[in-house]
Amino acid sequence: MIRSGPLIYSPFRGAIAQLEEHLHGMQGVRGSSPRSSTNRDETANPHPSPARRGVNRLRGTTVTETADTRTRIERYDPTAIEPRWQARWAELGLHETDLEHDPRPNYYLLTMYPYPSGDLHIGHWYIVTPSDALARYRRMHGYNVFFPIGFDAFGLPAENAAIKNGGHPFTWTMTNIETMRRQFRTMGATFDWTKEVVTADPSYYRWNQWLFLRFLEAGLAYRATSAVDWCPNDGTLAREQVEGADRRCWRCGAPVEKRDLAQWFLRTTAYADELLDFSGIDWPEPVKVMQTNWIGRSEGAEIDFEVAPDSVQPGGDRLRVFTTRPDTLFGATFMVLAPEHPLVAQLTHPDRRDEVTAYVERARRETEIERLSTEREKTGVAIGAKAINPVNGERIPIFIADYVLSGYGTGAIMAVPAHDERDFAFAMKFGLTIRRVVAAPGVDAAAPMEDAYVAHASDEHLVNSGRFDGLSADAGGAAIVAWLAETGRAEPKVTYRLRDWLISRQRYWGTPIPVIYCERDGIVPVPDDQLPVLLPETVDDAGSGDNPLNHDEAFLRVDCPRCGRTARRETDTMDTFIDSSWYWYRYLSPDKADGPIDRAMTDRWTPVDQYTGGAEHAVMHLLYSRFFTKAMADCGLIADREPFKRLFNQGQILGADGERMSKSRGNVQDPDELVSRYGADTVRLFLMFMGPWDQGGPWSPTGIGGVYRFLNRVWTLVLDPHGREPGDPEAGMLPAGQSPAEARAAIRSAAHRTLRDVPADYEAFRFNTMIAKLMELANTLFRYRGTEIAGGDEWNETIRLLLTMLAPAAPHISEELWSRRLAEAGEAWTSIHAQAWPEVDPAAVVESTREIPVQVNGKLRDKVVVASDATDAEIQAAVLARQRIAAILDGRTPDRIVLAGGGKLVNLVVR
RNA sequence: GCCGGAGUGGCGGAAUCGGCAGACGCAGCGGACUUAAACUCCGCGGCCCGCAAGGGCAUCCGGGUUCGAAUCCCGGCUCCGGCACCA
Repeated sequence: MIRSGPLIYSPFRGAIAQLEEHLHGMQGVRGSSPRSSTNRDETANPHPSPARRGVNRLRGTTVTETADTRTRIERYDPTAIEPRWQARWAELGLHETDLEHDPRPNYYLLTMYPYPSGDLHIGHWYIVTPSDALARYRRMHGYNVFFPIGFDAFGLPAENAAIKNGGHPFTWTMTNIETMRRQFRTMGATFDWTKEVVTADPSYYRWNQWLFLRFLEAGLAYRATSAVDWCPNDGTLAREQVEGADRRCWRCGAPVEKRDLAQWFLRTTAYADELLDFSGIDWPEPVKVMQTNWIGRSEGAEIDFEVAPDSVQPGGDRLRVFTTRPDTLFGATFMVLAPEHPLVAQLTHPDRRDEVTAYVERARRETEIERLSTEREKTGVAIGAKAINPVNGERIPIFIADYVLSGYGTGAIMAVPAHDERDFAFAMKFGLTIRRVVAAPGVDAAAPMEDAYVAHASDEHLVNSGRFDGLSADAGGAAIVAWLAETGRAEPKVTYRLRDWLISRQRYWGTPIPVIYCERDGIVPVPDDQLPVLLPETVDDAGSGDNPLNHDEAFLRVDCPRCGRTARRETDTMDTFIDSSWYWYRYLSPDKADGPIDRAMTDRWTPVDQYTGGAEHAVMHLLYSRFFTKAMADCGLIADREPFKRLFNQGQILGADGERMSKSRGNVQDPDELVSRYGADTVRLFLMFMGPWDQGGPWSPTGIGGVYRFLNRVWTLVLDPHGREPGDPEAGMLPAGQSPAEARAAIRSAAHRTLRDVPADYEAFRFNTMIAKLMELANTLFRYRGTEIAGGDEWNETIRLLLTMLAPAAPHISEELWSRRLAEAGEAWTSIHAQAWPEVDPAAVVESTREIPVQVNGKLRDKVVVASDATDAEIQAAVLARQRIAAILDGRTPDRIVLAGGGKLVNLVVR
């Protein structure tokens, strides 16, 4: 915490006591107590040791004397400067946003809140400090910026650490949070800590429960039996904790199995179509593509096949399939049901029963990796019944096979081996009929096929399809569906890959799902006035891997809110992605005790203007958040239907080995050493300078010295403009041929051209090129150090612009140098971070001449200097007057003279 | 396999409405300062030939469009991320 106040290392009991107070309008686990700071430092002068004296004494000194300059001017010492300014900013409450009364336009800047793993590594700096630069940049542009932070405090690591070390997840988590608050402070980040949110705090998670109950009322939450991912060592896993193509546990690497459990779901699929609509939000294209693919909308048709009557089956049962290729219906030569299909038992012929049962059992037991491997040979068994193909009346065999998934479409398919690779492989293995029904021009409809023909080109046509022969595939498919629809045997249908969100977790350290199971009343929601359902203080893990809530009688036993009889609580907790699906709304009113959000605040501040975070959350957090926003809107809680107007995905800093940073890999980079050696400003700047922010990359501190040198040069320029370097033979002299007036115009022009270009870089998150431009400006200025124009009006203006532009990225040194200049000028101190962004002087950026590159046949051969307002004819004349050009032309006349881009370049085309 | 993104000096990376390739920085080399070293400062710096002036070759590879291509088009290769029998 930046604010003073007691640090919280509370044991769990303390937090419960605090919760009691909190619910009565007091305070939560958030550390500050009370929020408004009292012990402010009354120091008027923010910089105790200005270097004014030294600077003045150096004015007008000789070269020989300045040989000592390097040792005489005060050194740039970030470790002395940075904590002082951090404390000062905190004292002044510079970053506490007035959410209600500030007249300036609002700007909500959000960065994904961290998991409190206990240590800020360089990756956290990479995520946070550029966002902070952006926050500061926006403030200088007159916005009332809200830049909050909090902690994603529920989750497995805390629980596992507690099991391993015998502590409590709460203690582990809160200790880590306290450490991280302290570490965050060293970045100089301008978070508004007074709005901090900690999701493991009952004052937060009670509203998870409240929202869940609203969703339940709205039919957006429901309970169903489903197969969940199960790791033999670690128990249940969230979907995102199952990694890679081979479906392994993220912690132990064991193959993940499925287990059938009664689970709670949120109806994300209800919003499938709306989630595909990204109009009105400015998000990176790759994220939109990933979400679109994840939702996986498929247009097609559902078609009913009747079960054929035989000695066992009465016939007439309908098997419904989903297909995207109704045009291939005449080629459907068998059917396949998922092993879990509900009609399997009923349709299986007694002679086949043993084999079918064995196959179903085996499919149940198999790990998902085995079952879903596309490499594996197709397996399946015939169930001994037949179905009737509705278009041609053929009796076709019915199989079960695990390549058909029960959770997608209807869990049954019509198999068209001629035009589907999977069906083709299955037909080859079981010797089934393969009939071509779609052919490209010139293809023999009767020829045997060696591979499935799956292309879907515009010039193909139907064959072997009765009266539909000759139609194009698209028209034929539509015609077949329309024909069957007349008798109710088919209908157009859209199917999605997206599933409903399974939120139940068999874990202790999460939000208890607020329902009660009563023998008489069934599922009974916990009444609002009995929220929150608190986690019990004592945890008895015993390393069983089972959820300890299952063994906590005090937690389990509860009176049914309806009938009063003894009932049983739900022991599953919520997926922690619930916590992160609405936290930015809570930031706006973190203490609100009578509801999750303050509608007046959300109306004023959301959607979030700019969200930044990693692309790894593309189809999890970012999709859930969109769902939550829409669901909350439909419950009448907020007006938004999208949470984040603009999204930027920063890249990820990898370990030096190119792998993801993690404690287990031992490749975590600790920024503390770099900070103590170079200062936070240098580390901030270096992370921004490394490359494009969305790129990330392996960590290497090589080159940080260059950024440090740059800041030192800025330091020198401000404190010692008249100093001369003995190593520079031209020190103190203007560039050859340049008058003082020209020199003054040159630095001013450089400053204003930089000022013209830098904002576009900030706006587009191109911090690397932004810093390069500031370096160029500093280099330009350095060339004039010690000359007669140093320290003049233009010089001072340039320094002012340089510091202002640098302030968002390197806030401490900018503030320090700014304050020293004010002190030297005898002016009252105001923070550089409260300055208005300067205006470009258009007159300063125009130049009287320009240099035009000259090509001959596309090769650069010469350059010519012309007046900047020269006409095309004048440019052409100047080019042809050049001796070098004449020599290259060697008497030839150019066939064509291209004056490109309004005279940006000249190209002479000859022969 | 499908879907996205990217390939530029020794290194990180600039330049993408087609118009001076290599900004800025690192490493390197030369010099100044210093008793010396470090720090700092100045300069050089894609590759090849040449004492130089200059010339040739260069943005993953091969074609194409254009006065002109890192940039646009076609075909390939490599790397990174996502998905994983979704009918």
